[in-house]
Amino acid sequence: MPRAGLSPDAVVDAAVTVVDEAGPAALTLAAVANRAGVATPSLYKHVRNLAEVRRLVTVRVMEELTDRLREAALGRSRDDAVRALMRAYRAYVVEHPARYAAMDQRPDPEPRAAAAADRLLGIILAVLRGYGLDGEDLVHAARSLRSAVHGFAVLEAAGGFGLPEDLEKSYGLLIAMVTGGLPGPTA
Amino acid sequence: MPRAGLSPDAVVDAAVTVVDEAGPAALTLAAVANRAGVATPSLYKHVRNLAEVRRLVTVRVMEELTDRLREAALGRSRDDAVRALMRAYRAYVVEHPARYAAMDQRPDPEPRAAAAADRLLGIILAVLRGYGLDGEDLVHAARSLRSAVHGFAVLEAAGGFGLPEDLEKSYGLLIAMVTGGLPGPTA
DNA sequence: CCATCTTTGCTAATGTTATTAGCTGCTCGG
DNA sequence: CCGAGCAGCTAATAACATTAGCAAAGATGG
Repeated sequence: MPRAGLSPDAVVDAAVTVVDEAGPAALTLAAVANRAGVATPSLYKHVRNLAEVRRLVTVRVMEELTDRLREAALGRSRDDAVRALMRAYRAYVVEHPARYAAMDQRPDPEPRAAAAADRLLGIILAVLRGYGLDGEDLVHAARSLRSAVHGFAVLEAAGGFGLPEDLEKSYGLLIAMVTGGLPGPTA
Repeated sequence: MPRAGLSPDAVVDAAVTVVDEAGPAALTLAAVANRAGVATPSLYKHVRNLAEVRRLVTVRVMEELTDRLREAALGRSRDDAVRALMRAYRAYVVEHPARYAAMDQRPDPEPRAAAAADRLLGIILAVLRGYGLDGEDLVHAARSLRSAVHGFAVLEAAGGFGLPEDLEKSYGLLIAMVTGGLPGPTA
């Protein structure tokens, strides 16, 4: 039998495709194996188990998101940077709602996962430091920003907002709330 | 054999207990049946399937949350009401993190579920109408409030915030962001 | 108080999935 | 060209959801 030339990355590729096409609940090893053109047990040569596939998908999403946010924030600062960050975040979620929903928010002690989460958080912290925030205030600001952005993302990705109109405007208000609550130029 | 005297409500009670004790992922019919002191297939006399159990748990959580929010907002208005609402929301999540995480945000066409979601949303809308908001502005404000509150709730319930200190203060900042973005007394 | 009818709970059986064990034949380094 | 290791396979086990069909508990009507 010709080898399929699988690799951990290829398994994650297949997993992400399954999620995109059929939603996070459809992420089973059977579905991934099928997508990869391989029998289910063969996956175990490349990943430890289903939990690891989920973890790797989360890492993948975090990395993609990190790249988008880094690019969006580049060359901007303060409210301008926050706006760009928040819009880039939502743009990613709108493009890949299922993928975002498949991301596990639970802190994962596994090194790769922890590092990916740190890098993602790092972008947010860097932007917020542009307001002169540090120490405890920086933590509070980062948590608030994450909450707003993630809350909207989860609700939108889950179709939790009844009326599909003006989501753009709703998000604009949320952005204004966040920037309005961060230290102003006079503070 | 003596009958167990089960009922749909009793099944949901068992399901909620399972979730509280072992997390949303542990919500299986086997676990619920075990908790209820009954064989797994017996549950099908009271609920259609696992999906319905999940739906009923969601409805239960929404109802509990609705009661809390209604009570919190009673006799208050504007920023005072929003603060009370947001604090009551978080208090519930802190008390029952797994239960909150088990709640499905996906809009459910099933009448009971839709009604529960409507009642919950109704409280938020009522509070926001106190700002003189209506029509489209009301929708934007409600979405922003929901995003903030739900985002913080999800992250906290999932243990997504690294440092467990000052969560109270972080939430205070988020509350300030929300109230600051709603029409002020002069608007 | 008995006969019956409905309902509730049970056991048995099927299908899906995750996971492990053990086999076989590519494929590459020597 | 050859052996070692690795990738993929089939077979087997266990947990779970779900369905079918049986049996007894409890209500109901005479």
